[in-house]
Amino acid sequence: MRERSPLTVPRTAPRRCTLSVDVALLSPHGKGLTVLLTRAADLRAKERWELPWESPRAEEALDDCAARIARARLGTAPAWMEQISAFGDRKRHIGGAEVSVGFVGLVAAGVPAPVGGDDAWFGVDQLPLISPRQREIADSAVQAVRARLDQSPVAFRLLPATFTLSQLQEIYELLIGRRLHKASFRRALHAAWLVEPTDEWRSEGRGRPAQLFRYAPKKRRGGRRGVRFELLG
Amino acid sequence: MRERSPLTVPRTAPRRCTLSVDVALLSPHGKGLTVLLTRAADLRAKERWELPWESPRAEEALDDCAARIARARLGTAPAWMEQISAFGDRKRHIGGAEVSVGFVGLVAAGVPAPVGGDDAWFGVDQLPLISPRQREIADSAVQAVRARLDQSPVAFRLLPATFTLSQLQEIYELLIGRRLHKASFRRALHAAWLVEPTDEWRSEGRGRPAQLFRYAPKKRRGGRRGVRFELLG
DNA sequence: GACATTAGTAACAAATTGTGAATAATTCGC
DNA sequence: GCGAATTATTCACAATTTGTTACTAATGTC
Repeated sequence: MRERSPLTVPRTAPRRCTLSVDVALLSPHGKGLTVLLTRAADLRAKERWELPWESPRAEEALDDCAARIARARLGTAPAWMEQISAFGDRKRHIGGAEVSVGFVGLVAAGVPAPVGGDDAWFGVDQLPLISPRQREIADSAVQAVRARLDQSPVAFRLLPATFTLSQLQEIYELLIGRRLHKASFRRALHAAWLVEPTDEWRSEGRGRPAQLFRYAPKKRRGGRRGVRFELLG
Repeated sequence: MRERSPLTVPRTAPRRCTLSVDVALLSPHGKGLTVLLTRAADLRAKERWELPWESPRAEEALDDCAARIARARLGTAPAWMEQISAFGDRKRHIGGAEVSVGFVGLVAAGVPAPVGGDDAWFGVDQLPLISPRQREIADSAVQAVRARLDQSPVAFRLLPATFTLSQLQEIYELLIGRRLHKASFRRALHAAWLVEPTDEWRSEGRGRPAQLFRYAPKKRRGGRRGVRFELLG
């Protein structure tokens, strides 16, 4: 039936490749983002630090594997996590994996990594030496968050159930990596029907008290467009 | 030094997993998109058709593997190709791969699949039965193209070096999946400095001849925003 | 009470987008 | 040749969105 080139391997049995799942956990710290690194387990490796990684177990889904890796470091699930992509160029992975599937997770500020003293948060612009493959994953992680930011309510996951609009704006500024204009930000937020006010107010030291809001997305009326927070000057 | 849970496998050797690279080749046909399927090689499989797939060879990068798979079907490289993501949920893959890395490729209209008679183009809304994993990849492929459309000059790859603006608009409409307004489309195109006119004109049967343009992106002046073709009504 | 500080809004200019219609250059039918 | 049909290109203007400044409000500090 099928004419098959003699060079083509029959495709009934996929080859086995060494596979890792690597997780870049990002967390706000001050005005910037930090990423969680762990002391390298392989003492022969040139690098002293690595992104947390494991191989998926038999029958384990990639998402579940990433969640397990994150939980092992944090003791709890990250506020949000998503796959970045598969990395299978020839860049070296610290564990020698031929292919690595990268994930980004977001962790609310101030959650310390509780497991042992081998984990530390590094500013995304001040990473120590890590293997080239993991470096690429870490860099892609920040871009991935920014790309998803106006599609999915990522930012709200980093805040408590009720929050002030200033807090929300700070989170967005941190994730996008630049300042936003207050009036525009609020107008866009209002237009997108993402939040609703509660009747509580919080006063934090000086200045006028701020109203607390909660995340309460309304169904998009008439298929209106989403809000592109990235563009708000 | 490191306290290690007895449950944790030492992470110096990633496990081997069965891995496939699956390619969804998309091509315009009439007013819609079609995807290339191949007759299933595994005659025991429930499905008669499959997306072209292979396993990466030793040392082969994922991108290169995808390119090889595409070339084997088309005889030539697709106009554009990009990774979608890794698929490693428990959905069944026709080859039984634990993890599949999906790619989308775009192929100019009218390029037939030259290798044998075992390949066929199916409308993306009229796919025959394929394995659940591949079905997910095929569906993601269309979304991936749409998502990249206003970031990267995908559409130009499906046209010859010079083209009319009506041709270009048709491609965009096809990829986005809905009609665009003529004047808005041209205005946005102009604002983005993506094309420049040649001094040639083409008359195709009836109607006024159209000026030919070429793809000639100018450097973005002052960091202007890209054009969101998806939004043009 | 004057003032610094933070929150929330109003108002208006500037830019972008949505839309219909005018104008241009061709072929086709007669 | 002439008018209708067809396709291309541009214009014009309304509607909406965005950028910005400034104003009002409520609080703590001195």
